[in-house]
This record gives sequence, C-alpha cells and structure tokens, in this order.
Amino acid sequence: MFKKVLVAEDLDSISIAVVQVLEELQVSVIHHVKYCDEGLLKIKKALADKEPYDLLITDLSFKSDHRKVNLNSGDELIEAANKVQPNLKKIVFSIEDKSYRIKTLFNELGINAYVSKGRNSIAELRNAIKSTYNNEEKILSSDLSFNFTDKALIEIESYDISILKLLSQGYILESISKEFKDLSITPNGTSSIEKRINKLKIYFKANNNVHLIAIAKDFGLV
Amino acid sequence: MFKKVLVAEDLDSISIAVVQVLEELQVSVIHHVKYCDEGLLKIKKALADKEPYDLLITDLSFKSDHRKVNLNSGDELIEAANKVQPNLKKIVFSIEDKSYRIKTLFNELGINAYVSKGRNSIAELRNAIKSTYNNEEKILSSDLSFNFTDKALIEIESYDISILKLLSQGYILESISKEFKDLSITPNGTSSIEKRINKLKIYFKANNNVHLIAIAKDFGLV
DNA sequence: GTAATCCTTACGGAAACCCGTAAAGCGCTA
DNA sequence: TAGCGCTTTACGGGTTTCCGTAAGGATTAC
Repeated sequence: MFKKVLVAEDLDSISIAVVQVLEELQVSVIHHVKYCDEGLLKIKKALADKEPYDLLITDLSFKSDHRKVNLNSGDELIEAANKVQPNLKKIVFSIEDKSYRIKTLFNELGINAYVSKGRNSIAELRNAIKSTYNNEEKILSSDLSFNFTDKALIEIESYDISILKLLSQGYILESISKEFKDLSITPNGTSSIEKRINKLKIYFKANNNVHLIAIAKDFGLV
Repeated sequence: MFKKVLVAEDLDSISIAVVQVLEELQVSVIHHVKYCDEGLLKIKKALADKEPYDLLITDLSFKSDHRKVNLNSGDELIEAANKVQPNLKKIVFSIEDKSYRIKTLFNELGINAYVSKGRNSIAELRNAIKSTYNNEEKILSSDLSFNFTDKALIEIESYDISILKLLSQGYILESISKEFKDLSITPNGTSSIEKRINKLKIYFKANNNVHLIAIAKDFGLV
C-alpha cells in the first residue's frame, strides 16, 4: 500500500472520514491540508527532503475565506503539482458529477481516479485507492458511468467557455468582440461570436442567451 | 444533553463525523438517514411510539439518484417535520452560506441553529448542539456573521424568485406575463414584470438579464 | 491554377430587451 | 363622491439580440 499520502480537503467534516480510510489501509504517513497553497508547499518540501508523496487525494472546490491564496481550486493544485512532481498519483474526491468537468480532469490533468462524494463514497474511495495502487487507469466511482469516448461535451472548448464567461458577466456581443481583439483571441467578429453562441444554444437546447447562461451555470461550465 | 437525535445527511463522508460528535456528547440514541423521505418516516414512527426525537440535524441539498423521492431537500424535510412535530429542535448543517437562504430558514422554518460546513465546522457543530440544548436562539456559526435586521435580502420575495426562475428557463417577458395570469399571480402585466426585473438588476448591479441570471445562480436563488 | 469547401465577417430586418414617461386602476380619507 | 397617493399597466423609441443570407478570405482537392 501507499506509504505517504497527502489529503487536500477544506471541510473538516469530510477530511475526518478520508483520514480514517487511509488509516484503515495502513498508510503510515498521512498529511492533511485545508488550503491548496499549503498542499503545494508540502509536496515541494517532501520532494526536497527526498521523501515525496505517493498519492494526492484532493477536493475540487475550496471555500474562500479571509486568507489570500494563490491556488483556488483542486484543479489548480493538481496542475501545479504536475509541474513539480509529474509521477505523483492523483485521486479527486469531489461532489462534482458533470461529465464535462470530470473528463477534463482525466484528459488534461492526468488524474488516476475520480470518486464522487455520495451516499456510499467512502467505500468507493477505499476501492479507488487500492486500484490506483495497483496501477489501474481512469478509475471512476460506480455511480458515475459515462462513455469516455463520447466527444459531445469535450468539443466544448475553452473558446466557448470564454464566451459564456463574458456573457455571464453582462458583456454584450460588441464588448465580447472588443475583449477578444484585446486578448487576440480569434475569431473575434461580432458575427462569428454570435454564430458560436447560436451553436451553443442549439447544443444545449436553450431558447435565448439568458436560458443558455442558466444552463451553463448548471453544468458548472462557468 | 439530548437523548435522541436524527441526522439527515446523504454524504457518508460527512455523516461519519457528525455521528462521532453526537457520540462524544453522550447522545444515547443516534439515527442516521440518507434520504429526506426516510427522515420524515422515522420522525413519524418515533412520535407514534411515544419516543419522539429531541433534535434533527439536517443538510439542505441531497443528491438525487435512481430513487424516487417526495422530499428533495432539507427545507422540505423541515417543513414536513414542523407539521408533525412542531416542538422538534432543528439544526441545519450545510455548505450554503448565502444570507438570504439562511435567514429564510430561521424566519420561515423556525430552525434553531445554522452551522456552515467549513474548515472548523465540527467544533462549531458541537457548540451549536450544546447551545440549542440550552435553549439559546438563532445560533449561527461564527464564520457567518450578517445582520439579522438587515432587510435588504429579505425583501427579495417569492414573486422575484418566480420571475428569476422563469427567466432562467428561457421565458421571454410576454410568456412570463401569460404564465402569471394562468397562475393568477399579480402583478402580471409585462410592464410591471419588466419594472421588477429592473429593480433586481439595480439591486444586484447587473447590466442585463443574462448577467442577472448568472448572479442569481451564484446566489443560489434559482 | 482553378474549383470546391470551410471559416470568418458583414449586413439587414424582425423580435425582444431596456428605459423613461404617462395613463389607468384602486384603496384610502375627508 | 371627489381628491390624493400608490400600484399597476400601457406606450414609444433606442439598443441588443436573434436569425437568415451573403460576401470575402484561407485552405484543400484535383
């Protein structure tokens, strides 16, 4: 079993249970952080000490409070961790259950397992840890079963997300066009952006922009 | 201390910690349910057996799965519980931290304490349980401090929520007007509804309807 | 090198919005 | 019942979205 594991989870009510699982599995060194920044520090420190972590178990969303932080989410923590320790095994333990989000985690951040917090997630987490230890790939908790080859949601790319983000911030077409020109994102003609929004509306079966943003919010895209 | 407590919480990772707190506090009978429906059943059963619960600790949002349920949220569970056992003490333990939502819980559902899940929430929960036992009123975990007399958010009423809901479903002004007429909700002229939306836009500093719905989603109003 | 295709941008008219103003309805009081 | 104040509704013009069509430009096929 893993020797040294880092848990990044802000909610104390949850981290207690996660740590218990690790103890059950006879992990000898278990560290727990409540902020992503701390997590990255610990990973770096462990590397410097030549005693790197074998596994990172992290949540995705972290509450913001008075503290000023660099890394705001599990995604960012993983990205940063990948840079300093690419071979680190990574399990995400989060409430998120949108296929779009999860696929991105596997494909772009190279996580080893995803466990969605739910009614039986502690058992799922235990299994995921074991499977990860046995070098199995793309482990998904059983309540989430979607087709990995389904391209539908993957095709929504960062360009679309940018548009949705700006729309949700009250930008009108013209302002989005200007913003894109400033950031040299192309295409940036109002007409092209309009067309792209149209595609999104068709894809998400939205009646209008308001509806579209509501749906995008529900999907966690913005 | 309380003798008999019911915990309604779907995430097993959290309920473990909650039950531990209750055990520490020497509560002799601790029951735990993962669905609101089960919760209500247990409350009714306990009443019928003349051994009612002293306290209900519940989450607000419950994941939906294959199971068909009547009660979808902690709010609904509390409302139902109030009908069968009005004297039941109630503590809400949720991630929610929007003052609007929380105030409604105190004012309309008569909960005794609100503890927001966070980095130190287990200690907060322990205190809230003790305070509730000592008949203190309107107990709020310390990371949430807002003014209870501040009317601002309370003034957003169900009428506004209805408008926001329909907007977020892609309705245009005219359709909303028609819908309101069907449901005999007044005022229902397109002009009045428009004016109300305008107020909301000013209140939330939104540039347009799209922006407004994005903000409403963030606030958990829809 | 030319044609076909795709992508980007432009244009225009109808629908829906945004916003100010004015009229109509309704309860209250004298 | 007339007058007052408040709420609701109606109206109008400017802006933005919505949606179809088409022109310009780049890439690919042959």
